[in-house]
Amino acid sequence: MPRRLGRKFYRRPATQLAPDLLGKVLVHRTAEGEAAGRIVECEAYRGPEDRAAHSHAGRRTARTEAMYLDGGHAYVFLLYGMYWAFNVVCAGAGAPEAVLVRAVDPVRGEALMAQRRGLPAGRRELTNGPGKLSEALGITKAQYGMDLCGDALFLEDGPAPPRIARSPRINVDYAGNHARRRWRFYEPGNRYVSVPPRD
DNA sequence: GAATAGATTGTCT
DNA sequence: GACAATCTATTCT
Repeated sequence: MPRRLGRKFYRRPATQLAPDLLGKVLVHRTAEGEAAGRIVECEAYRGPEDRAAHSHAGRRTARTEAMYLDGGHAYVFLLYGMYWAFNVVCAGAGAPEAVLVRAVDPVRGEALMAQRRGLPAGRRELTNGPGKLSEALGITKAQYGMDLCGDALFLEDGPAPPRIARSPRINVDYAGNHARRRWRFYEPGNRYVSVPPRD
């Protein structure tokens, strides 16, 4: 049985945790069954000094509150009015850092994912983007602030990728200098990575 | 394969 | 009232 990751794993800065999340398996158990996928792409969002982060300048509102939780919680937010994005909150309580999971590679429950997405199994489009993987795994606002050290939503240890690549983050051009920081990490060559390697 | 437009709503100015 | 850490269908080549 793979090891379930504990609190300590998450209590690190986002830029340090993000590359380590690659290869780990995100598991969501619901009444419908279990769905799980290996993380192959993610992005680090740092605290107050990161212009691209929702917690920029220490902003603390009902929406961003979960970013201030202790490491190992879920930060879920609505994107473009219709998609949910899942983040792993990291660092310690009061430090608003998180890692956005951008793509996973299905390992268990692919049939359930396909059903939720309304697509045939085996398609890249099942989980190759933040909104897509959230839908496939059944993640919505109901999982907002959920403890990742619980029994419903958690991470398992998994095989580390052979190689890790990094690039600037996606769609944060508004963030000035910080838009250029290479805080996106991915497994090169994996077919579920949302934007093919360039950089 | 690449480029484009349209969908749709919570949150903040 | 503007805009967002996006996705899909459509229209090209």
